[in-house]
Amino acid sequence: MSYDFHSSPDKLLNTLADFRFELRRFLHFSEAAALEAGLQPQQHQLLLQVAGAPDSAAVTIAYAAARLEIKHNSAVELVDRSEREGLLERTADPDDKRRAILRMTRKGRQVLARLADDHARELNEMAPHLIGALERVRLHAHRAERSEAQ
Amino acid sequence: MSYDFHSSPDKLLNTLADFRFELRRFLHFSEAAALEAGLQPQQHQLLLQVAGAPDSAAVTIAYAAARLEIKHNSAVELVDRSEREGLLERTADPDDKRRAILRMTRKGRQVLARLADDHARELNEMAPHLIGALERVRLHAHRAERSEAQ
DNA sequence: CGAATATATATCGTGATACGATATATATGT
DNA sequence: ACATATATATCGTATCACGATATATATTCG
Repeated sequence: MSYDFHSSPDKLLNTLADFRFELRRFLHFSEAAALEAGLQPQQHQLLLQVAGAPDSAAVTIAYAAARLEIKHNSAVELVDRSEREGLLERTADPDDKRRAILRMTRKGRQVLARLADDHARELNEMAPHLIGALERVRLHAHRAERSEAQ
Repeated sequence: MSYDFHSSPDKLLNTLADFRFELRRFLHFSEAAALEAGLQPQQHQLLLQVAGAPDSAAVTIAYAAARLEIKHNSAVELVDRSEREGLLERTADPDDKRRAILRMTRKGRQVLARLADDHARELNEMAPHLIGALERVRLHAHRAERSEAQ
């Protein structure tokens, strides 16, 4: 039951640490960009998932919660705050009156469009680092996988 | 000064949304794994950066803050909580008595080793999705870059 | 049909965490 | 030695996610 079998635990930790560092650099950039644009970071994520949903999706509270990987009640609160600031609106779903359909306001769309451009540019630069760090993790991961498989 | 020049804003939003969804899936896995192992998610990240630091690094509060992209005082508090739970220790740096050197405890190393294995395995599965989403962003990013360059 | 159950959203109290402002101790430069 | 810089620490505040719970609407099925 030991976890000492894979060949280089120190290197795995170092590689994972580097990957998380790269990830945090991106997330920190994103959080700072959102705040600078006048949004809380989670509001930015909410708007992105609402505006970036495929046409086929019913963009409800539950949809937002699923895409943000948060609980329904957390999504309700996030929508409350965002609606209060005029970033999006709830409209009742005529087909199912339990549901609240989320729609962007003009203001929400404008703020988001600018953030999206900034993020695309930043990701264009950071992607190689992120991908590289990920691929280095995979080399170690592959070893761990094999040693664990009985 | 408009942001309407790049060729497909809707697709960019959709692509960015998918990338952030994949990212959140990984982060949610990581948070849940940490909590299940008895750590707060940020404590896990602290331990990872301490244990995964290169030998050449002086692992101080400032180092941790830099690697986690948080402010020094936030790192102090995170170390306080983690030390209280016996996951790591502060030891005074004899060369510079202002500094606190962070060292893992046996308990900290054990918990982290297990989490590292779990993460390596999970990343081995998620990496293709993350990389794919990132590369799709880059296609759009490239267009945005060109249209913005005067 | 109508009662039981399921689903979608909402409310409230709590806890973890990051931050700014500030404080203290130690180093460094002149 | 003194002024300034650096490293860590403390405190009050705000945000956010959560569990537990509540309410309204849909669905199931006896």
